[in-house]
Amino acid sequence: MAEIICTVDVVLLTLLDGQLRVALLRRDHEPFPGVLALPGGYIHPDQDGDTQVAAARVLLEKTGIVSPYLEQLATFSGRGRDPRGWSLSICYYALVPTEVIRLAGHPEVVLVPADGIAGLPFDHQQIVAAALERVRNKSSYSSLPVYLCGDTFTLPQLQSVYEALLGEPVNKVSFRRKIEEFDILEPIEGAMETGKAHRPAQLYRLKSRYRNRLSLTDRGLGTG
Amino acid sequence: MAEIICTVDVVLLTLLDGQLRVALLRRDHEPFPGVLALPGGYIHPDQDGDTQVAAARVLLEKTGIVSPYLEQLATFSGRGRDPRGWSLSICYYALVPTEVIRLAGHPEVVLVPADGIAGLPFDHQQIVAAALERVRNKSSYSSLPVYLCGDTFTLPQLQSVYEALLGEPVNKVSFRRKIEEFDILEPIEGAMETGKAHRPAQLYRLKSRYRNRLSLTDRGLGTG
DNA sequence: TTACTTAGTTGCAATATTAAACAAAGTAGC
DNA sequence: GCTACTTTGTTTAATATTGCAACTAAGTAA
Repeated sequence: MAEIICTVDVVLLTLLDGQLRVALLRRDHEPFPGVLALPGGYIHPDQDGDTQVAAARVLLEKTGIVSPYLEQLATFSGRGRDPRGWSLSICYYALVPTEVIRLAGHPEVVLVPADGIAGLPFDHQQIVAAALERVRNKSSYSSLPVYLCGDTFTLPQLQSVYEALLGEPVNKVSFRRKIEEFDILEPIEGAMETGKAHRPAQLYRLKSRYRNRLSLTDRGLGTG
Repeated sequence: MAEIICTVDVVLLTLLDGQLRVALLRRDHEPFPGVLALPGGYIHPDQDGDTQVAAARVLLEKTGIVSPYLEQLATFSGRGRDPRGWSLSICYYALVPTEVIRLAGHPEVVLVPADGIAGLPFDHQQIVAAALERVRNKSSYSSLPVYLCGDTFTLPQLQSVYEALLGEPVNKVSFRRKIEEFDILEPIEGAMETGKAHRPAQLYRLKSRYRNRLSLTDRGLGTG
């Protein structure tokens, strides 16, 4: 019986210049050496507890990042996707603020606009498309986008993150109502966004029970 | 490097006596011979185009069923789940009307109530739980439950399927409005449900473009 | 023929969502 | 220091959606 190649791949997403971007790396091995691709690698049964751990390990090794949000996306498989043979990749996606990528100190990480991405090896384009669909879909009913913000942020900032993801303006009152009912944010006592020539905005952060969690319920934070 | 055991498992769901049930089979091999478990099996890279095809094949071989709806659920993995070693199972779920199971002619298929299921080997209990969560969640906004109905059905019948899945009564008017806006059903000209001591109900069927599809968009039929 | 039961529709009340207007709180320019 | 300007955050009004209850329709049973 033929061998099955078992790998994990991670779609690491971030928001830069109001644009959703995917973190890519130049491959240093065959196949497709030198080509930009998703961070990925073989599962190591001897060291990985499961594929989620494998994905976190691969992400850390290749980008230096530990993402609080890392969720399984889907498994892609088949004969055609890898020239080495019948393969299978359990794919995950992660959301982090851009600072996290910058501070991870891996300058070889390239942030490519997620929409209209092309030229990726294997079936990475499909994988990215699936991740985008999932993230945008979840953004329409959950608190997922907070993972693209830093530790503290204002509601207008968070709103603009939602708008960037959904690609359309969202109603201010409805937005605030929704966030309120998710009940995941708390205002930081007395902390305001300063320096702007207008009324300062309240700074918020995730409530403590939602911070630093490594993998959450399938429906994301909040009530979903 | 240790070997990875690659399998597929299928959570085949149906509605019997107003109860959601899972199709199980007694295992005939080690490990857990004689124990009721999900239909599953090894991926055959030489004959399976991908894992979806493998799942369809396994389902057909073990139950005689070809399910129009077969969707990837998630991949379960790790060292602990299979006594033979580090394993990984790409899991799918399928919905069929009970007649399809009966007509498939595999009397060894056992239909066990899905809620409170226990005593399953491997991590099959978690897999079933994940499938139930997915199906119930999707039922709340999509047309997924139509796959539990036969070729033709009345709106009150479909409504009771939704109610069985969601575990609560649904408003008749809202239900009909929602189905209308999915725009996936058509009344069968002049065909009524007869024999009952009350006004006969109109029979409906899926519009042709939604029939016999083997795998659909991630969000199910209709607008979702 | 009358009673009964469920199918399917209609109108209205309750609720939720969106839009518009307003008040609050800062900086910038003169 | 006063005025203009800008964005935050809230309040109020308009609109849309949902859910209930009543009603009509169409069959069988007695």
